[in-house]
Amino acid sequence: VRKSKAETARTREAIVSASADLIRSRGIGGTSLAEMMAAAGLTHGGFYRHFTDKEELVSEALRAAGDKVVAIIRRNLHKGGLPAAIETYLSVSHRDAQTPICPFAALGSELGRGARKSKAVATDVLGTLLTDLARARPNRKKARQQAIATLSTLVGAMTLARIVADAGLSDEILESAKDHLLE
Amino acid sequence: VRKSKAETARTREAIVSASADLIRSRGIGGTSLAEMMAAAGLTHGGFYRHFTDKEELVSEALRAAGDKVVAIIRRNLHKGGLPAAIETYLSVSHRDAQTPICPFAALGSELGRGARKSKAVATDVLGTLLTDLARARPNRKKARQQAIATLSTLVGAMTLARIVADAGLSDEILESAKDHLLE
DNA sequence: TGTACATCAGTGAACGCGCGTTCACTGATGTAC
DNA sequence: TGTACATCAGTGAACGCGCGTTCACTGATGTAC
Repeated sequence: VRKSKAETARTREAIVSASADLIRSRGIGGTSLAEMMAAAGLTHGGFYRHFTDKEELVSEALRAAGDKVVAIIRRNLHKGGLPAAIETYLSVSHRDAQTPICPFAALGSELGRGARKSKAVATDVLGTLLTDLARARPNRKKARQQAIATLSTLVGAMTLARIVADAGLSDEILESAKDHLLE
Repeated sequence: VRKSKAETARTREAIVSASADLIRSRGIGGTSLAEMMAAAGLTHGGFYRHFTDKEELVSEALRAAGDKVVAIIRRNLHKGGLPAAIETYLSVSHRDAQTPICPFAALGSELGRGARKSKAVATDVLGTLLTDLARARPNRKKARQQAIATLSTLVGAMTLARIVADAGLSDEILESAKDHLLE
Protein backbone atom coordinates (compact mmCIF):
# COMPACT_ATOMS: atom_id res chain seq x y z
CA VAL A 1 0.00 0.00 0.00
CA ARG A 2 2.46 2.63 -1.15
CA LYS A 3 1.57 6.23 -0.24
CA SER A 4 2.26 9.47 -2.11
CA LYS A 5 5.39 11.44 -1.22
CA ALA A 6 3.33 14.17 0.40
CA GLU A 7 1.43 11.68 2.50
CA THR A 8 4.64 9.88 3.49
CA ALA A 9 6.10 13.16 4.69
CA ARG A 10 2.94 13.89 6.67
CA THR A 11 3.07 10.42 8.23
CA ARG A 12 6.67 10.93 9.28
CA GLU A 13 5.82 14.25 10.91
CA ALA A 14 2.90 12.61 12.70
CA ILE A 15 5.19 9.92 14.13
CA VAL A 16 7.71 12.53 15.31
CA SER A 17 5.01 14.74 16.81
CA ALA A 18 3.27 11.88 18.60
CA SER A 19 6.62 10.62 19.89
CA ALA A 20 7.53 14.08 21.20
CA ASP A 21 4.48 13.87 23.45
CA LEU A 22 4.98 10.23 24.41
CA ILE A 23 8.62 10.48 25.50
CA ARG A 24 7.91 13.51 27.66
CA SER A 25 5.11 11.71 29.43
CA ARG A 26 6.65 8.23 29.81
CA GLY A 27 10.37 8.80 29.30
CA ILE A 28 12.62 7.57 26.50
CA GLY A 29 13.29 4.14 27.97
CA GLY A 30 9.65 3.89 28.95
CA THR A 31 8.32 4.32 25.43
CA SER A 32 8.51 1.51 22.87
CA LEU A 33 8.65 1.84 19.10
CA ALA A 34 5.31 0.07 18.87
CA GLU A 35 3.73 2.70 21.16
CA MET A 36 5.16 5.58 19.16
CA MET A 37 3.91 4.08 15.89
CA ALA A 38 0.51 3.28 17.37
CA ALA A 39 0.21 6.89 18.60
CA ALA A 40 0.50 7.92 14.93
CA GLY A 41 -2.05 5.29 13.91
CA LEU A 42 0.44 2.82 12.45
CA THR A 43 1.79 -0.63 13.26
CA HIS A 44 5.39 -1.07 14.33
CA GLY A 45 6.56 -2.87 11.20
CA GLY A 46 6.65 0.25 9.07
CA PHE A 47 8.97 2.11 11.41
CA TYR A 48 12.13 1.46 9.40
CA ARG A 49 10.65 3.02 6.25
CA HIS A 50 11.03 6.36 8.08
CA PHE A 51 13.91 6.05 10.54
CA THR A 52 17.18 4.14 10.77
CA ASP A 53 16.69 3.28 14.45
CA LYS A 54 15.02 4.34 17.68
CA GLU A 55 17.75 6.84 18.47
CA GLU A 56 17.02 8.79 15.28
CA LEU A 57 13.32 9.11 16.07
CA VAL A 58 14.02 10.06 19.67
CA SER A 59 16.41 12.84 18.67
CA GLU A 60 13.90 14.22 16.15
CA ALA A 61 11.10 13.99 18.69
CA LEU A 62 13.32 15.86 21.12
CA ARG A 63 13.80 18.59 18.52
CA ALA A 64 10.03 18.85 18.07
CA ALA A 65 9.53 19.00 21.84
CA GLY A 66 12.29 21.58 22.12
CA ASP A 67 10.71 23.77 19.47
CA LYS A 68 7.45 23.66 21.39
CA VAL A 69 8.99 24.81 24.70
CA VAL A 70 10.91 27.54 22.95
CA ALA A 71 7.71 28.75 21.30
CA ILE A 72 5.78 28.71 24.59
CA ILE A 73 8.51 30.53 26.50
CA ARG A 74 8.80 33.12 23.73
CA ARG A 75 5.07 33.72 23.66
CA ASN A 76 5.06 34.24 27.42
CA LEU A 77 8.05 36.56 27.30
CA HIS A 78 6.41 38.71 24.65
CA LYS A 79 3.07 38.86 26.39
CA GLY A 80 4.05 39.27 30.02
CA GLY A 81 7.83 39.35 30.19
CA LEU A 82 9.96 37.15 32.40
CA PRO A 83 7.34 36.90 35.22
CA ALA A 84 4.80 35.40 32.81
CA ALA A 85 7.28 32.81 31.57
CA ILE A 86 8.23 31.85 35.12
CA GLU A 87 4.64 31.56 36.29
CA THR A 88 3.63 29.44 33.34
CA TYR A 89 6.63 27.15 33.72
CA LEU A 90 6.23 26.67 37.46
CA SER A 91 2.45 26.32 37.41
CA VAL A 92 0.67 23.39 39.03
CA SER A 93 -0.91 22.55 35.68
CA HIS A 94 2.54 22.19 34.10
CA ARG A 95 3.66 19.94 36.94
CA ASP A 96 0.59 17.73 36.60
CA ALA A 97 0.27 17.82 32.82
CA GLN A 98 -0.11 14.43 31.18
CA THR A 99 2.32 15.71 28.57
CA PRO A 100 4.84 17.98 30.29
CA ILE A 101 5.97 21.04 28.32
CA CYS A 102 9.67 20.94 29.11
CA PRO A 103 11.82 18.03 27.91
CA PHE A 104 14.64 19.04 30.24
CA ALA A 105 12.50 18.56 33.32
CA ALA A 106 10.74 15.51 31.85
CA LEU A 107 13.85 13.73 30.56
CA GLY A 108 16.73 15.45 32.36
CA SER A 109 18.51 12.56 33.99
CA GLU A 110 17.78 10.20 31.10
CA LEU A 111 19.29 12.65 28.61
CA GLY A 112 22.44 12.98 30.73
CA ARG A 113 23.14 9.30 30.02
CA GLY A 114 21.62 9.50 26.55
CA ALA A 115 22.89 9.12 23.01
CA ARG A 116 25.05 11.71 21.26
CA LYS A 117 22.37 12.74 18.78
CA SER A 118 19.88 13.52 21.54
CA LYS A 119 22.45 15.43 23.56
CA ALA A 120 23.39 17.52 20.52
CA VAL A 121 19.74 18.45 19.97
CA ALA A 122 19.27 19.21 23.66
CA THR A 123 22.35 21.43 23.62
CA ASP A 124 20.98 23.39 20.69
CA VAL A 125 17.55 23.86 22.27
CA LEU A 126 19.13 24.90 25.54
CA GLY A 127 21.22 27.52 23.73
CA THR A 128 18.12 29.02 22.15
CA LEU A 129 16.28 29.07 25.45
CA LEU A 130 19.19 30.81 27.18
CA THR A 131 19.40 33.46 24.45
CA ASP A 132 15.70 34.19 24.79
CA LEU A 133 15.85 34.38 28.58
CA ALA A 134 18.94 36.60 28.50
CA ARG A 135 17.17 39.08 26.22
CA ALA A 136 14.50 39.49 28.87
CA ARG A 137 17.08 40.82 31.33
CA PRO A 138 17.80 44.55 31.75
CA ASN A 139 21.39 44.18 32.97
CA ARG A 140 23.26 43.23 29.82
CA LYS A 141 26.46 42.21 31.52
CA LYS A 142 24.85 39.71 33.85
CA ALA A 143 22.01 38.77 31.53
CA ARG A 144 23.48 35.46 30.43
CA GLN A 145 24.54 34.38 33.89
CA GLN A 146 21.09 35.24 35.18
CA ALA A 147 19.45 33.37 32.33
CA ILE A 148 21.43 30.24 33.20
CA ALA A 149 20.60 30.53 36.90
CA THR A 150 16.93 31.10 36.13
CA LEU A 151 16.66 28.13 33.78
CA SER A 152 18.51 25.91 36.27
CA THR A 153 16.09 26.90 39.00
CA LEU A 154 13.08 26.34 36.76
CA VAL A 155 14.20 22.86 35.67
CA GLY A 156 15.36 21.86 39.15
CA ALA A 157 12.20 23.03 40.89
CA MET A 158 9.95 21.25 38.39
CA THR A 159 12.02 18.07 38.67
CA LEU A 160 11.84 18.11 42.48
CA ALA A 161 8.14 19.02 42.51
CA ARG A 162 7.43 15.94 40.40
CA ILE A 163 9.56 13.62 42.53
CA VAL A 164 7.96 14.53 45.82
CA ALA A 165 5.15 12.30 47.13
CA ASP A 166 3.81 14.99 49.48
CA ALA A 167 1.41 17.31 47.61
CA GLY A 168 1.90 20.15 50.08
CA LEU A 169 5.67 20.03 49.79
CA SER A 170 5.41 19.83 46.02
CA ASP A 171 3.29 22.97 45.92
CA GLU A 172 5.66 24.68 48.31
CA ILE A 173 8.62 23.94 46.04
CA LEU A 174 6.85 25.55 43.07
CA GLU A 175 5.77 28.57 45.13
CA SER A 176 9.16 29.12 46.73
CA ALA A 177 11.03 28.87 43.45
CA LYS A 178 8.51 31.23 41.85
CA ASP A 179 8.79 33.79 44.66
CA HIS A 180 12.57 33.59 44.60
CA LEU A 181 12.79 34.11 40.83
CA LEU A 182 10.28 36.97 40.81
CA GLU A 183 12.05 38.98 43.51
CA VAL B 1 25.28 -23.01 51.15
CA ARG B 2 23.41 -21.36 53.95
CA LYS B 3 25.16 -18.39 55.60
CA SER B 4 25.06 -17.16 59.21
CA LYS B 5 22.57 -14.45 60.12
CA ALA B 6 25.34 -11.91 60.55
CA GLU B 7 26.80 -12.72 57.18
CA THR B 8 23.37 -12.63 55.55
CA ALA B 9 22.80 -9.15 56.94
CA ARG B 10 26.20 -8.04 55.65
CA THR B 11 25.41 -9.45 52.21
CA ARG B 12 22.14 -7.59 52.11
CA GLU B 13 23.85 -4.33 52.98
CA ALA B 14 26.45 -4.97 50.31
CA ILE B 15 23.75 -5.43 47.68
CA VAL B 16 22.01 -2.22 48.73
CA SER B 17 25.25 -0.26 48.83
CA ALA B 18 26.46 -1.52 45.46
CA SER B 19 23.03 -0.81 43.97
CA ALA B 20 23.04 2.74 45.35
CA ASP B 21 26.14 3.38 43.25
CA LEU B 22 24.91 1.53 40.18
CA ILE B 23 21.54 3.24 39.85
CA ARG B 24 23.10 6.68 40.19
CA SER B 25 25.56 5.93 37.41
CA ARG B 26 23.30 4.04 34.99
CA GLY B 27 19.80 4.95 36.07
CA ILE B 28 17.08 2.74 37.54
CA GLY B 29 15.78 1.38 34.24
CA GLY B 30 19.36 1.04 33.01
CA THR B 31 20.42 -1.28 35.83
CA SER B 32 19.37 -4.94 35.90
CA LEU B 33 18.98 -7.15 38.94
CA ALA B 34 21.81 -9.33 37.65
CA GLU B 35 24.13 -6.31 37.54
CA MET B 36 23.23 -5.25 41.05
CA MET B 37 23.80 -8.75 42.39
CA ALA B 38 27.06 -9.10 40.47
CA ALA B 39 28.28 -5.79 41.90
CA ALA B 40 27.92 -7.41 45.33
CA GLY B 41 29.70 -10.56 44.15
CA LEU B 42 26.60 -12.71 43.81
CA THR B 43 24.57 -14.35 41.06
CA HIS B 44 21.08 -13.12 40.27
CA GLY B 45 19.24 -16.21 41.51
CA GLY B 46 19.68 -15.36 45.18
CA PHE B 47 18.06 -11.97 44.86
CA TYR B 48 14.68 -13.03 46.25
CA ARG B 49 16.20 -14.33 49.49
CA HIS B 50 16.75 -10.64 50.36
CA PHE B 51 14.10 -8.58 48.57
CA THR B 52 10.50 -9.06 47.43
CA ASP B 53 11.11 -7.36 44.08
CA LYS B 54 13.26 -4.84 42.21
CA GLU B 55 11.24 -1.90 43.51
CA GLU B 56 12.11 -2.80 47.10
CA LEU B 57 15.85 -2.89 46.41
CA VAL B 58 15.69 0.35 44.41
CA SER B 59 13.91 2.20 47.20
CA GLU B 60 16.44 0.95 49.76
CA ALA B 61 19.32 1.84 47.47
CA LEU B 62 17.80 5.28 47.10
CA ARG B 63 17.73 5.62 50.86
CA ALA B 64 21.41 4.68 51.05
CA ALA B 65 22.26 7.16 48.30
CA GLY B 66 20.19 9.82 50.02
CA ASP B 67 21.98 9.27 53.32
CA LYS B 68 25.29 9.74 51.54
CA VAL B 69 24.34 13.08 49.96
CA VAL B 70 22.94 14.32 53.23
CA ALA B 71 26.19 13.36 54.97
CA ILE B 72 28.33 15.07 52.33
CA ILE B 73 26.26 18.27 52.33
CA ARG B 74 26.31 18.36 56.14
CA ARG B 75 30.05 17.89 56.27
CA ASN B 76 30.52 20.74 53.81
CA LEU B 77 28.13 23.01 55.68
CA HIS B 78 29.96 22.43 58.96
CA LYS B 79 33.39 22.92 57.46
CA GLY B 80 32.87 25.81 55.07
CA GLY B 81 29.24 26.86 55.34
CA LEU B 82 26.87 27.22 52.42
CA PRO B 83 29.59 28.30 49.95
CA ALA B 84 31.52 25.06 50.51
CA ALA B 85 28.41 22.95 49.95
CA ILE B 86 27.58 24.83 46.75
CA GLU B 87 31.09 24.57 45.36
CA THR B 88 31.34 20.87 46.09
CA TYR B 89 27.95 20.17 44.56
CA LEU B 90 28.55 22.19 41.40
CA SER B 91 32.14 21.04 40.89
CA VAL B 92 33.33 19.62 37.60
CA SER B 93 34.38 16.45 39.39
CA HIS B 94 30.81 15.92 40.64
CA ARG B 95 29.47 16.44 37.14
CA ASP B 96 31.92 13.94 35.65
CA ALA B 97 31.92 11.43 38.50
CA GLN B 98 31.38 7.84 37.47
CA THR B 99 29.11 7.59 40.49
CA PRO B 100 27.32 10.92 40.93
CA ILE B 101 26.72 12.06 44.50
CA CYS B 102 23.19 13.35 44.17
CA PRO B 103 20.36 10.96 43.33
CA PHE B 104 18.04 13.87 42.50
CA ALA B 105 20.28 15.07 39.69
CA ALA B 106 21.17 11.52 38.63
CA LEU B 107 17.64 10.09 38.69
CA GLY B 108 15.40 13.16 38.72
CA SER B 109 13.15 12.58 35.75
CA GLU B 110 13.08 8.82 36.30
CA LEU B 111 11.95 9.30 39.91
CA GLY B 112 9.17 11.63 38.80
CA ARG B 113 7.58 8.70 36.98
CA GLY B 114 8.79 6.21 39.59
CA ALA B 115 7.18 3.89 42.08
CA ARG B 116 5.50 5.08 45.28
CA LYS B 117 8.11 3.56 47.58
CA SER B 118 10.95 5.38 45.82
CA LYS B 119 9.08 8.67 45.80
CA ALA B 120 8.37 8.37 49.51
CA VAL B 121 12.07 7.83 50.21
CA ALA B 122 13.02 10.73 47.94
CA THR B 123 10.53 12.97 49.71
CA ASP B 124 12.04 12.13 53.06
CA VAL B 125 15.62 12.74 51.89
CA LEU B 126 14.60 16.01 50.27
CA GLY B 127 13.01 17.16 53.51
CA THR B 128 16.22 16.49 55.44
CA LEU B 129 18.30 18.30 52.84
CA LEU B 130 16.01 21.34 52.97
CA THR B 131 16.17 21.48 56.76
CA ASP B 132 19.97 21.39 56.65
CA LEU B 133 20.19 24.04 53.96
CA ALA B 134 17.69 26.30 55.76
CA ARG B 135 19.76 26.15 58.96
CA ALA B 136 22.69 27.61 57.00
CA ARG B 137 20.71 30.77 56.25
CA PRO B 138 20.87 33.84 58.50
CA ASN B 139 17.42 35.23 57.65
CA ARG B 140 15.11 32.90 59.52
CA LYS B 141 11.91 34.03 57.85
CA LYS B 142 13.11 33.42 54.34
CA ALA B 143 15.46 30.55 55.18
CA ARG B 144 13.19 27.79 53.94
CA GLN B 145 12.22 29.55 50.74
CA GLN B 146 15.88 30.22 50.04
CA ALA B 147 16.80 26.62 50.79
CA ILE B 148 14.24 25.40 48.26
CA ALA B 149 15.45 27.86 45.62
CA THR B 150 19.06 26.93 46.25
CA LEU B 151 18.45 23.18 46.01
CA SER B 152 16.36 23.65 42.86
CA THR B 153 19.17 25.62 41.26
CA LEU B 154 21.77 23.05 42.30
CA VAL B 155 19.80 20.10 40.93
CA GLY B 156 18.76 21.94 37.78
CA ALA B 157 22.24 23.21 36.96
CA MET B 158 23.80 19.78 37.45
CA THR B 159 21.11 18.15 35.32
CA LEU B 160 21.60 20.65 32.51
CA ALA B 161 25.42 20.48 32.75
CA ARG B 162 25.22 16.71 32.23
CA ILE B 163 22.81 16.95 29.30
CA VAL B 164 24.86 19.42 27.31
CA ALA B 165 27.19 18.04 24.62
CA ASP B 166 29.30 21.21 24.52
CA ALA B 167 31.99 21.09 27.23
CA GLY B 168 32.39 24.88 27.30
CA LEU B 169 28.67 25.45 27.77
CA SER B 170 28.55 22.75 30.44
CA ASP B 171 31.33 24.46 32.39
CA GLU B 172 29.61 27.81 31.94
CA ILE B 173 26.38 26.43 33.41
CA LEU B 174 28.18 25.23 36.54
CA GLU B 175 30.10 28.51 36.91
CA SER B 176 27.09 30.74 36.35
CA ALA B 177 24.92 28.82 38.79
CA LYS B 178 27.76 28.87 41.34
CA ASP B 179 28.32 32.63 40.95
CA HIS B 180 24.61 33.31 41.19
CA LEU B 181 24.18 31.27 44.36
CA LEU B 182 27.26 32.71 46.06
CA GLU B 183 26.23 36.34 45.52
C1' DT C 1 27.30 -31.33 74.94
C1' DG C 2 25.93 -34.15 71.08
C1' DT C 3 22.74 -35.67 67.61
C1' DA C 4 18.96 -35.35 64.10
C1' DC C 5 16.37 -32.55 61.50
C1' DA C 6 14.53 -28.20 59.61
C1' DT C 7 15.85 -23.97 57.61
C1' DC C 8 17.50 -21.15 54.14
C1' DA C 9 21.55 -18.31 51.42
C1' DG C 10 23.19 -18.92 47.22
C1' DT C 11 23.66 -21.26 42.44
C1' DG C 12 22.46 -21.93 37.76
C1' DA C 13 18.93 -23.29 34.59
C1' DA C 14 14.54 -22.15 33.02
C1' DC C 15 10.09 -19.44 32.45
C1' DG C 16 7.28 -15.95 29.93
C1' DC C 17 7.38 -11.42 28.22
C1' DG C 18 8.33 -7.18 25.75
C1' DC C 19 11.70 -5.10 23.28
C1' DG C 20 14.24 -3.45 18.81
C1' DT C 21 14.82 -5.19 14.51
C1' DT C 22 14.05 -7.99 10.17
C1' DC C 23 11.42 -9.86 6.49
C1' DA C 24 8.01 -11.65 2.96
C1' DC C 25 4.20 -9.80 1.18
C1' DT C 26 0.45 -6.19 -0.54
C1' DG C 27 -0.93 -2.93 -3.65
C1' DA C 28 -0.90 1.99 -4.75
C1' DT C 29 2.50 5.45 -6.48
C1' DG C 30 6.14 6.95 -9.44
C1' DT C 31 8.70 6.53 -13.75
C1' DA C 32 10.38 5.24 -18.35
C1' DC C 33 9.02 4.83 -22.92
C1' DT D 1 -1.53 10.39 -23.03
C1' DG D 2 -1.27 5.48 -22.17
C1' DT D 3 1.07 1.32 -20.80
C1' DA D 4 4.44 -1.70 -18.29
C1' DC D 5 7.37 -2.05 -14.75
C1' DA D 6 9.97 -0.63 -10.64
C1' DT D 7 9.51 1.40 -6.24
C1' DC D 8 8.26 1.49 -1.62
C1' DA D 9 4.73 2.68 2.62
C1' DG D 10 2.62 -0.15 5.52
C1' DT D 11 1.20 -4.88 7.57
C1' DG D 12 1.80 -8.71 10.53
C1' DA D 13 4.62 -12.61 11.69
C1' DA D 14 9.01 -13.83 13.23
C1' DC D 15 13.89 -13.30 15.07
C1' DG D 16 17.18 -13.11 19.00
C1' DC D 17 17.97 -10.96 23.26
C1' DG D 18 17.81 -9.30 28.00
C1' DC D 19 14.80 -8.65 31.50
C1' DG D 20 12.35 -9.84 36.17
C1' DT D 21 10.99 -13.80 38.31
C1' DT D 22 10.71 -18.83 39.61
C1' DC D 23 12.52 -23.21 40.89
C1' DA D 24 15.11 -27.60 42.02
C1' DC D 25 19.08 -28.32 44.22
C1' DT D 26 23.39 -27.76 47.57
C1' DG D 27 25.21 -27.77 51.89
C1' DA D 28 26.22 -24.97 55.95
C1' DT D 29 23.55 -22.86 59.82
C1' DG D 30 20.12 -22.92 63.35
C1' DT D 31 17.17 -25.47 66.54
C1' DA D 32 14.88 -29.05 69.27
C1' DC D 33 15.71 -32.69 72.31
